[in-house]
Amino acid sequence: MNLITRNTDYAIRALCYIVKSNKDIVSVKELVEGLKMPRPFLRKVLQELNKKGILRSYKGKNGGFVLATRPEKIYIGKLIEIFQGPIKLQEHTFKKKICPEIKSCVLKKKIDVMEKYTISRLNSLSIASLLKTGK
Amino acid sequence: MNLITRNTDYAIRALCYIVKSNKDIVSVKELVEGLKMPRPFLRKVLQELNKKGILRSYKGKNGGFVLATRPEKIYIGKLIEIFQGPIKLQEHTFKKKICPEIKSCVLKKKIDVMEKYTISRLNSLSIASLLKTGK
DNA sequence: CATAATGATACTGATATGGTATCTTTACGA
DNA sequence: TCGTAAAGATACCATATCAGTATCATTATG
Repeated sequence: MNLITRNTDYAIRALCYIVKSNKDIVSVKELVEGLKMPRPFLRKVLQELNKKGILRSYKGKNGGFVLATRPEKIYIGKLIEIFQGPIKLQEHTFKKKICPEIKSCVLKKKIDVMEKYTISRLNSLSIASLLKTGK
Repeated sequence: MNLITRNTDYAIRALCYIVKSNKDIVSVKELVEGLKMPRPFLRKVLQELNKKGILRSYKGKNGGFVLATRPEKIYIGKLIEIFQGPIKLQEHTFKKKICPEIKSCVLKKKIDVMEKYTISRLNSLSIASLLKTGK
């Protein structure tokens, strides 16, 4: 099981790189070189971050990406949502096969508790705090 | 994301059913009728529970399955492990692509905390407690 | 206006999950 | 003792998701 998939992970790393670079604008080219990740995949990730207002993109020559949100306000939980949809530890809600047993409801409740805990932790963890602690 | 996959879920429901049935021995036939799940899949699940010592199987006419472990000692965490392998919220450890950034390590540590919490909760939740609370 | 950048989108391959099919083995009971 | 009803073992298939590629359109700079 993976709470964080590859594209979310790339997004996090790219954002950290951009923050640390202290540049006006960062191109995909530079990110690929600096982070050693597959270019087309990273491009998709960055495009998505642009659409969602985390980054701002500039087209054309000398174009690239700029942070559109302060790093203290970019939460890992938010990034996971962008790339993986709402955070949840159980998909039961969507499945037709709903267990009619009492037991299932109890289990669901128990997992809900873990889920809430996990979500609240992820939603209070920002890009900035990752960088700060790492220093 | 799903902490609990279908086969684990079936296992939990089957075990609950067996406990509640209060019978000497329960056949797949009865379980299929009682729980409305696909027979061949359920059989695989039960076979696995037998191999792992959670159930004891009896072959031949009037055969079936019997609990081999007390319901207070059957933990959801254990069942997840049987059907899905070690519980983890990140697979990083196995992937070649290890992020050399400090950031990644910090993130990993943060997720480790959530992981430990989740595991400890799952390992203290038993079939018996599911049934008890449900009453 | 050529070029270097991003935007958009369709496609591919690998893996995991959920489920089926089939054949073998075992033991009860008429 | 032998037919049958049970579980054991195993190989197979369908689908979804994840990871990644390829390609063409658009835009802005110099």
